[in-house]
Amino acid sequence: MQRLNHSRQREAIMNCLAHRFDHPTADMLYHDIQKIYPKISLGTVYRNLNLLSDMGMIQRFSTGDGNEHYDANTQPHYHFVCRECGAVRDIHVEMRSSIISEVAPYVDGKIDSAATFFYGKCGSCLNSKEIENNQPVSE
Amino acid sequence: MQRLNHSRQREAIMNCLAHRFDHPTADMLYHDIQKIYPKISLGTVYRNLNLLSDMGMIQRFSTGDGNEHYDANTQPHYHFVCRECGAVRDIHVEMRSSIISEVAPYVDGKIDSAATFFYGKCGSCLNSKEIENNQPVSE
DNA sequence: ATAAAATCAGTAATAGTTACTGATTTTAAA
DNA sequence: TTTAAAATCAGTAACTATTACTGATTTTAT
Repeated sequence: MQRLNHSRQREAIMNCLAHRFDHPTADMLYHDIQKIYPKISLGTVYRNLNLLSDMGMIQRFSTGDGNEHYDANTQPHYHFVCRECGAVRDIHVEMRSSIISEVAPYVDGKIDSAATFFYGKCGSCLNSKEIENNQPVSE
Repeated sequence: MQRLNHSRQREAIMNCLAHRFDHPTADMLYHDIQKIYPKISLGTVYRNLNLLSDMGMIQRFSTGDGNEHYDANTQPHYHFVCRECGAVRDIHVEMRSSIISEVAPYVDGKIDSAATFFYGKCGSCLNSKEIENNQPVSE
């Protein structure tokens, strides 16, 4: 691996990500960082997000919507994904950390991490559906 | 939703998927099915895989390698993903089925499924690394 | 200060997936 | 068993997320 210099852009990316908890995509972060560095390139955002996740400074994962999502919280934790609006939220509950050692005997190989995703419909989507159903439908 | 006609191609896709346990991508299945239907289109494979997973006949998931993977086994079960070679394997162990009800109280919304992935290095990748290290390195 | 290495913005290329089109297959009813 | 509407197909173009490339700029170590 090559030497890692400091870069204002990478710092801004890290900073932006650390202050949001919606597990944004590269493109979402790109729009955010443009407010600080209007000339930043999307490629720069991708390159640095990959660098940071390779170094273990951030987490990268995909929820099945076709995009990579990023999270500054590297502590293992559960995620809830709304199938309707695509939102990704942290679940604030203790993870069963023993799961890896419990499952390890059944795997031909060495496990070094685990990720659990819960899928469903988030509160606000449930709510807007309810409203929709109580409203008279035009046409 | 529209009416669903029978189609030889869809049947072949379903059949192919049901007989392999490596959680193939659309492209992998495409090459498989070409042996039976040499003129089948990749678009047809994608369209039918999406149809089947929308109907709940198969499972679709992404492991973080940028591709969607498919599985004819719709029973919830753990997956192990090798970070080195990308292989996806079933883990043959009883799943903690209570996990959804355990976590539900901490989620603003309704959970209807959960997926857990274990990441690491598979047996054969561990093995080939070992061999590599015991071999004199040229240049 | 300076020079090598890292990083950048901008852009082109890649790859997975979806959408479109006119031809073919399937279904249900005559 | 015809027949016509709907579904599906193959082939191809379009779309989108991501990566790779390039010459200019920034960072670092001397």
